[in-house]
Amino acid sequence: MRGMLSFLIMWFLSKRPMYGEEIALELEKMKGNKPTPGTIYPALKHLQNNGLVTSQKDGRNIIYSLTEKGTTTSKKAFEYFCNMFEPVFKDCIKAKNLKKI
Amino acid sequence: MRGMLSFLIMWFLSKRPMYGEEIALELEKMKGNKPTPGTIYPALKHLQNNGLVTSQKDGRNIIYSLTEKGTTTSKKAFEYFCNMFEPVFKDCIKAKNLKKI
DNA sequence: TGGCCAATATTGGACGTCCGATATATTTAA
DNA sequence: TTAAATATATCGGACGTCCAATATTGGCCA
Repeated sequence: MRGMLSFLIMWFLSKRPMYGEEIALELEKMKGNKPTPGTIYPALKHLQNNGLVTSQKDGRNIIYSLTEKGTTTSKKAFEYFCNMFEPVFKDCIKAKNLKKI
Repeated sequence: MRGMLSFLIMWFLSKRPMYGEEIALELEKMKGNKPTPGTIYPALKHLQNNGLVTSQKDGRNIIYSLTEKGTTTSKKAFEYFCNMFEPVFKDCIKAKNLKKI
């Protein structure tokens, strides 16, 4: 369960490269509150140190994207996540269907 | 994202009361590895200290169950979890459907 | 050019997760 | 009645998440 933030960041980056603020805003959309720089940048740094993410300057922004290693790792983590939380997901779907009735 | 273990424990207990080892075995089924006592019991203690869980001796075992407060808290956490991870869940479903083809 | 602002980054501290090691109680089996 | 097995529990240390505060960089505009 540790590493959920890193997992989500990699999931975002698997969709498209993003710069730090974009990632923070995506997390805000998801969670309802925006992580502070002290949350997001250490996580990005950690991912870079492990060779999962690279960065590239673009004007004022620094665009982060998955490396090859990051892509395969993120796929594995995604599958693991799906399998692990499947029973909870099913419960979510059940709860939503009941609401619709 | 912090508190995922506590969330899962409360989700289990919302299904039925369980003793510590049962919880550990449920987590093993989910995650593939069984958390050690040093993981599970501090978490249970923490939930008890916050009045979310009560315990009750039953022979050799100690059965944990949600309090009233624990039940409402767990429901809220469950809804939060469902909403937060909905986009990821949808991706999971998509990935599984593609595999079936 | 100077000042503003958005984005990036670091620090320090708190907290929850996690394991390995160790300890203890109780129940079952030899 | 011991011995083994099961379940509970604590301790120490490492790690990842999180925020508030602070600092720095680079682009933009008055």
